[in-house]
This record gives sequence, C-alpha cells and structure tokens, in this order.
Amino acid sequence: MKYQKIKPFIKHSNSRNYKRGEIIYAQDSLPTSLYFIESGTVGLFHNSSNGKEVFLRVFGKGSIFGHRSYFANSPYHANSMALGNTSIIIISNEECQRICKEHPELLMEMVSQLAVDLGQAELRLAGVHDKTVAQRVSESLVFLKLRYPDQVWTRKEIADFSVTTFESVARVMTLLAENNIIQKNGRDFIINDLEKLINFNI
Amino acid sequence: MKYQKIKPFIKHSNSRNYKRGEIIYAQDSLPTSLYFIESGTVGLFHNSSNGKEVFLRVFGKGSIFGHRSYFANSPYHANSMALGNTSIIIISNEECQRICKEHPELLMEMVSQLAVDLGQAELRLAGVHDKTVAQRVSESLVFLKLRYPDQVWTRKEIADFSVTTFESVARVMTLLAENNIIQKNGRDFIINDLEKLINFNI
DNA sequence: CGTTAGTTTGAGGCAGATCAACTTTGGTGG
DNA sequence: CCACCAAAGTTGATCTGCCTCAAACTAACG
Repeated sequence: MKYQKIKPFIKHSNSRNYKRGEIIYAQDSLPTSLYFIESGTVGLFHNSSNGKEVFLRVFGKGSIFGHRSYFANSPYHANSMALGNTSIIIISNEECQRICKEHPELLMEMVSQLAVDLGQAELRLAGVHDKTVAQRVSESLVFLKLRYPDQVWTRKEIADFSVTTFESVARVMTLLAENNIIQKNGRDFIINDLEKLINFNI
Repeated sequence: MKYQKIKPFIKHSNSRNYKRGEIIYAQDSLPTSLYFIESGTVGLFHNSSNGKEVFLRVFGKGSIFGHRSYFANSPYHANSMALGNTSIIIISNEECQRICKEHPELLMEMVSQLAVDLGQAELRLAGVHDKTVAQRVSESLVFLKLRYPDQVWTRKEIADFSVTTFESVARVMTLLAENNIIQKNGRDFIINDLEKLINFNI
C-alpha cells in the first residue's frame, strides 16, 4: 500500500529515524499506530520460541506497514526492523480512524492490498511443501534483488525469507555462481541469467 | 466473513448445489463472482505442478469465499471444493460492485477479515519451519475438529492442512490414540484431552 | 589494522518422505 | 440385509534432503 494515496489526508504525524537492526515495533505488542516509510527499508520478522526466525514481508520507500495487526485488531505477530537507515512517519490511532471514516475509497485500496498479500503468503506456504530449498532460495534472490537492488541482503535474511538456514543459502549461491547464473560480489551478488535463476533447481 | 452482514443488501443471486468432491471454482481461472455457503462446508486447496496439495482454508455455513481473488483481482490460486453436500449462493460481479459502493462499512469488515487471515497464513508459514509434524498435525486436529465437529476429515485432508503426508498423519494419530489424547472412531476421532493435544510433541 | 559479523565448506545425523504390502471401513447394489 | 469392493487407513522398511555442528576463512567498518 502506497503512502502517496493517503498523504494528502494526513493532518498530524510524527517522524522518527532508525538505524539498521533497530526494532520499530515488537512482536506481541499491541498496535497503536500506522507506519509509513519516508526513506529506507523495513523487514517484518516472526520469531518463534525455539529461536527460529521467518522473514515475512519487506517494505520499501513509500510503503505503509503495521496495518495488518492494526486492522486485525490483534497483537503484532512479528517484529518490524529497519534494514538500513530509515525514516518513519507514525500516524496515531485517532488520525487513522478519522481518515478511514472520511475516505472510504482508501479502504478498497487496503482490501486489495491485503488480498494480494494473503495470496502471496499462502503460495509461500504451499512452496515450502512442494519446492526444494534451491528453488525457494533462487526465487527469493530474484524477488529481493529485483525489488530492492540497493539492499545488500545477508545470507541469514535470504534464508529467513526462503524458510531455510543460512548454510543452505550459501551452498545454493555457490552452486548458482559456479553455473554463472549469479555472480558473487563481496557479500552482495548480481544476477547474470534471470531466466535460469527463476527456473533453477537441484 | 459472515453472509448475514451482506444478505440484507443482495437483490439478485443464483443458487447451486454441490456434492462432496465437486469443484466450485478452479485454480487459475478468473473470479467473476462472490460465493456464500447456505449449507455445507467448502475447502480451498492449492495444487502444485508436482502433484502436491495444500489445504489453505475451510469455510463453513454462512461464510463468504472466493473474495480473496475477487478483491486481489487475480486468478484463483486454489480450487474450492465441496467437502459434503453443499448449497452455494452466487453473487455476480455487478451486484458485488453495487453493494461495495453503496455500503462502504462492509469494506472495513472485509479489511479486518483479510488482515486476520493474512496473520494466520503467515503463522502457518512460520510453523512449517519451527514446529514438528506432530505439533502441526495436533494443531490441525484441534482446529478442524473444534471448528467443524460434524465433518469427518480424511487423513489426506488433515495432512494437506498440516503441510505433511497422510502416512505421517496416521502415525501421529496412532501415537495420540495410544496416549489416550484422542480416540479413533472408525475414520473419525474424538478429542479426549484437549490440553495435551494442543501441547503435544514428539 | 584489528575486530567482529558474516560466509564458506565439510562431515554426519535425523525427521520425515517415499515406497510397499496389508488391513479396515463404509457405501452400494444385488 | 448382507456381500462386495473401492477408497481410506495402517504399519514397516528404506531413503534422502536438509539441518546441525564445527572449524576455518573473509569482508567491512571504525
């Protein structure tokens, strides 16, 4: 969901800056606001009791986040964390309610966004069952690199996004590099053959 | 999302009956309507190219379904299938659009529902990573039996809901029965100890 | 240039999938 | 109402993809 559509209607808001690794809101806490990214990137990470982490969604410049829990009216099911220097605009509950009431056309926008996200989440769920780790990692590389070309993703982040371990990501990436499908560049990488990367397996 | 909230606004609709196993709409086809369950139960099953199936959501009497793809404006990502004799009311696209326009308060209802469903889908995604098959199967038994006590779920359906195989479900259920946590009753089962079932592992 | 966080690679183990053979269930039609 | 049979379930044996643990290496930042 894009900030630009809502921006004209906002009368009051606060702004805050975060550095890489800082938590913007914490899993299990209650939502009180909506968040917008003025600049930077934010990741949504679910942490389970046994220490495993899953990277649920990424938000870039101009995106709204924190809306799922806000509208579900339930505690956050994940931490939101800055993935670099990030500037966030915070809209209070009162302001959100006013805007929703005065501009119902934005609700349809929100319905549409959530419907798309639900579809993606369910396809990822199915993907864990029917795709190999190599396939999931390859797809994650495509998604993360094309959507956020300036972000240097760690193996851990790619692993959490692919629902696997960072060792498995390292192995797949070594294999991809050996086949010239990607090219490692320090901790970063570039995609040499997008077609092969999309269809990679074993 | 409950039919009762929308029912008063519907002027035109069609009705159709389905028997167990019949497909109501097919994965990859385009949504043209919204569906309501007058009686019966409907399952949403994603099928992947390699033949694996994942049971994404269940809908009971009074529920709306087909709304995710409808509002995402994208092809269905799963088959919807009658899980028993089921009577469905079909609302055309034109009728949906009219109702959405005339009754924006329903949109907030839809936002809320989708936000809850997205949270559940993402927690299931995380669960595949951080829970054992025994835990996932136990949770599925709790959910499916408490929510739909009259439905006799096959091992395959429970497996697809738990993102595992029917053999694994059979093994877990045998173990649960040996510990008197559940009791098998033909193909059905009853829950003897809900607390232990919720927290079951290994 | 030292330190720390991140990465690579190997070896080994195991949870759960797969394959296979057999049993049970419950609906159907004679 | 019972006999039949296809569909569903059970159970054992085996296999394997991926995780885990470990150890050495390297990039990046102050």
